[in-house]
Amino acid sequence: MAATLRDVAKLAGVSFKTVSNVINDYPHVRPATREKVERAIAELGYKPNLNARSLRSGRTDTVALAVPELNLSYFAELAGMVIAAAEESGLTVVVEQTGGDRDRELALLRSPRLSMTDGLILSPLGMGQEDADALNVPFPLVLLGERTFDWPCDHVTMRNVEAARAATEYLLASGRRRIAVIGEYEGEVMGSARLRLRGYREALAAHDVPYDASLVVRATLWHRADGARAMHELLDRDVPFDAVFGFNDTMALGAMRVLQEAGRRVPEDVAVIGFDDLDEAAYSIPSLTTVDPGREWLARTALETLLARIAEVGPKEPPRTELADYTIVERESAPRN
Amino acid sequence: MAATLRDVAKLAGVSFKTVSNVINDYPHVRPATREKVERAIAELGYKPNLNARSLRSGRTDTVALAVPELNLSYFAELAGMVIAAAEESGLTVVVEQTGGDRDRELALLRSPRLSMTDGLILSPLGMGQEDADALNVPFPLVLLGERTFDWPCDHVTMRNVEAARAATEYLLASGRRRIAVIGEYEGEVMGSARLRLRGYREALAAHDVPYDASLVVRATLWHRADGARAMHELLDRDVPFDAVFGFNDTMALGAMRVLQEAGRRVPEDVAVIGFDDLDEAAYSIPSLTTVDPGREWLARTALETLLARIAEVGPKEPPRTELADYTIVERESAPRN
DNA sequence: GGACTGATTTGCATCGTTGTAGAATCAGCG
DNA sequence: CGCTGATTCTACAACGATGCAAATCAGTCC
Repeated sequence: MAATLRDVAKLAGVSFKTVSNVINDYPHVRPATREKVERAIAELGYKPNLNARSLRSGRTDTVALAVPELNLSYFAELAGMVIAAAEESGLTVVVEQTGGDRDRELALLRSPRLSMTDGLILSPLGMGQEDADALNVPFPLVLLGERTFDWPCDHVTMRNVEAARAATEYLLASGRRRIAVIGEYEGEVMGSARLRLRGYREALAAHDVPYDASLVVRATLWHRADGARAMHELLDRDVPFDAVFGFNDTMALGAMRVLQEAGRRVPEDVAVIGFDDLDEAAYSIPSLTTVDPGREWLARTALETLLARIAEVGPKEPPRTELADYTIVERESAPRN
Repeated sequence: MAATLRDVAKLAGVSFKTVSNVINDYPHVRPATREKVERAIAELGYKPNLNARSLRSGRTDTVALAVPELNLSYFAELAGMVIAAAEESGLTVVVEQTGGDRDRELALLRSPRLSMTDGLILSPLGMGQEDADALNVPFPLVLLGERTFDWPCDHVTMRNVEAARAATEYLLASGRRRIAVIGEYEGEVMGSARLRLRGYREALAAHDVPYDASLVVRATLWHRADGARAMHELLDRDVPFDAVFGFNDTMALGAMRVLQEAGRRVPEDVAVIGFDDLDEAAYSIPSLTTVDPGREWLARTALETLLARIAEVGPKEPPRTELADYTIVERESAPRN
């Protein structure tokens, strides 16, 4: 069995409460006592039982992070950033995968597993505005990555509409007029797909380019294979297009692959722009022009916001919305002109 | 405050222990009582405090998973698989990143954070045989992904040597003779780099192809950029080569990118083979021939082995070694002939 | 020397749960 | 109607830590 406070106390010849005081840096401990206790701790290899500490103190120093799946590089990289930031604050992170499924997201919000954590950072995909009530939870909760409205919790998100509009305008500025879109998803109400589509349409409207629904291809999970499938579908439709806006990099890369197989040159025949600025976007052939939605900032800010909420005492502040700045990263798949 | 057993008990008009009995499916509870209690539970939205339960029972139903970083797709996908498998067993997973750093790996093994978990699955990169003692820990521990020898804990691993040998022989069989290698790393003693290099050399030896150190390029972290950098270095050396074996897919993809920039055609001038069978290997241009080391099996088996160890009572079984089967996935970057 | 003061140390209750053991209840039976 | 043995429920003591308040200690001052 692992050593406890009492074992250490016995060895050091003090009360177990004194050992606790030493561990918690209680100021009034005589140096000699402290040293004696520390020696005993070292000798027994004592480590505090964090479960017991949590039970007593109410703090677990653990947060939960729920993403659709780690299979998606965007979420994997995001999770990595959140975990790294948490580590800096001495926090542990439990990672949950929801599959982007509404029911699993809702189930997670009600799960007793969260009683092991101080709060949750949730990247919702399946939930819609009608689920706002479910977000009224008795623990700190931060939504990460979705722009929403009257939701009763903090959210840290990106400028989906503006960034998508900027991406589209970037393509328009380089002379493209038939811009296909991959990743539309009518199932969701206010998620990224809808918002990015809105940005796309705003850009078209601002430049008097007609919106053509036959250029819009649906994709739900935003995997690489979904991008490939969507591009096949687009090619099958046999409508002309000179650019593609993938709602994430992963799909854009899958689509680019299919485009090239079909003999279209990128960017000469078709310019391709993605969204996310994944690591690998810089290394594809051609490298992928994309939107950096400010991921690092998102990860850090989500954690900071959650920690602030956890530390909060007294009456609760109203929910906050934090918006990251985006930038367009120009690479080969869509040169500026 | 969240409801406790006592609150439920008061509402239901029974002792709090009876509520506990209901929750734990203790058989001798009258149906009427059970129903009364269940109604009270529902009314109060009672959820058990898992910390208290863990303190009392000694089980946390949480396991820790430590990987170098989620930034590396291989580990992200592996982590996703482990988490999904754990979810099926009702377990929560804490994810830690070690950066592949020996000190951080060792620190983790000594961390009190693990007292919140029932056991650890560790993907070590930095540790060497000299750290075997550190693996003698008082909790269930499974090493994932490294082939090691007399280490005092279970390990679930891949056939690094055989698979690397098979990959090399695949290239040899297709007529290549000057096969470069990316990812050698002399710093590690018995990790994947060394083992894959051994497989490579065995294959060369078996086919009377001389080993040429100038074809071997070092890379430590196995990121995409490391692969790109290694390929630049190789090109700078100005030695002839007709194939490249990347010790992981990520580097192979980074290297392939640089190769193509440099005007070498893949596979005509240079065949490329990777290792891991990442999702994206199927979608690069050209698609990447690679070795599937049996990842899904590795993830599931690592978890199963850990769970078996956790469930173990009485004297401990000797450490087990589980070996996954590999397969070579033929794609465009290195056709069979 | 004894009261007073502030610095150290300690004891006890408590967090919310489960295990053990025993008490209360009940049906069946002589 | 009391006895018996099974069923059902309850009381109490942990698990290992922390917070509070009280106890002890070492000096200081009169």
